[in-house]
Amino acid sequence: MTVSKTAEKSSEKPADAAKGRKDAGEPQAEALQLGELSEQLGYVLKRAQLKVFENFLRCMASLQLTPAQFSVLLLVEKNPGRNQTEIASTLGILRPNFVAMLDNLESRDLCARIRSTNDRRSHILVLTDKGKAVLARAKKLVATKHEARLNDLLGQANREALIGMLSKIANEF
Amino acid sequence: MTVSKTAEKSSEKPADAAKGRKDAGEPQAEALQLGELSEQLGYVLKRAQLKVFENFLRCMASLQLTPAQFSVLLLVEKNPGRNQTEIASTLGILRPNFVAMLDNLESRDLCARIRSTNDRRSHILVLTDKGKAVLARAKKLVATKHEARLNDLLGQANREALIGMLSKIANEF
DNA sequence: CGATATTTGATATGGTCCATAACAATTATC
DNA sequence: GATAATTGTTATGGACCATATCAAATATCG
Repeated sequence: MTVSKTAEKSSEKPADAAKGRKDAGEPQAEALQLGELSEQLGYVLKRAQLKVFENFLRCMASLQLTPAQFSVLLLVEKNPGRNQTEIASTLGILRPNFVAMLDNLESRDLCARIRSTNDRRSHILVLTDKGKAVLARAKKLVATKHEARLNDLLGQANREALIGMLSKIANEF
Repeated sequence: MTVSKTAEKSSEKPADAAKGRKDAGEPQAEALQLGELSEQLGYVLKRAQLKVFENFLRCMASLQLTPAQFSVLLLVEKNPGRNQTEIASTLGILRPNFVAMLDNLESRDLCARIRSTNDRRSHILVLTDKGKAVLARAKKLVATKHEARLNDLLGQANREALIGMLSKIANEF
């Protein structure tokens, strides 16, 4: 747990608190022992998640999409005509916090709120043409720059196994 | 991404936004399609991480230890005599944010800051006797209630493979 | 029908965590 | 011995999360 987020600038680079050298000249305090920490599920899970998000943001820099925004666009595309409550709750976002998020996407003309004719309380969500185009580009970036990197690192089979196990944890733990 | 934290109370239970029934009587809008989202590494990683932390907190309720606090105690035990900067940076915690965390642990008499005689700027960190005792109990709880659950869910071999892959991501991604 | 309850989107607000700047005390460097 | 660097700390702002509350619209039920 307890790892930084951005890591774009100085931050802290956990694993090598005492620089990444092997045995340079200066005395230099030796590295700390992680011990049982490196076997702790939560610890390594959090670390991995931060790294993945960080990489995601880098890949998406040109489109300025966060993981959360990307997930909203994906879900709206797959389920057009749903209202805010449905989209938000499916993603585990609380309705109050979803408002500002939609304000952002809508101000960038990526999606739109449409007053429902059936139930004039609710806002139907749809992707704009620009939203569809941006999402298409985002998908390509994710596939070629982000997910592909996992394959390089773990191999196709392991990558699928990993996703499967994480899904199981997310759903059944 | 974008999933809640506590999940103790109402929150949002992502997967079943429309309740967990199969096909009850009422019309009831059908569930949303996750689509490609369920294959997104970041999405499933974040989901899993939240679930694991949530479970960790439940297991530790009697000791009132968060994942971050647990990691600090583990690291201080394994590396006694180190100062705040060393412990914090190894965990990826920024020094300013580590102060309040230590204030908490110290006020509960779990660890202590000792002014170093070599360098009177730095505070050497050590576990108190109570801290050692609490950490020992915490380890048992984690092993029997937390990590054991992963074995039940994935099996020993898969659990180890998972930790290995996550470590690889955390270190090499 | 009409009173009451529920739902939807929204606002306000507080908590937690993360990040940066700046400071005093101490130590290192030159 | 003057200057720079380090350590712990404070102050502060941002991002994200959670709760209470509201008005408008709808549902429910007597």
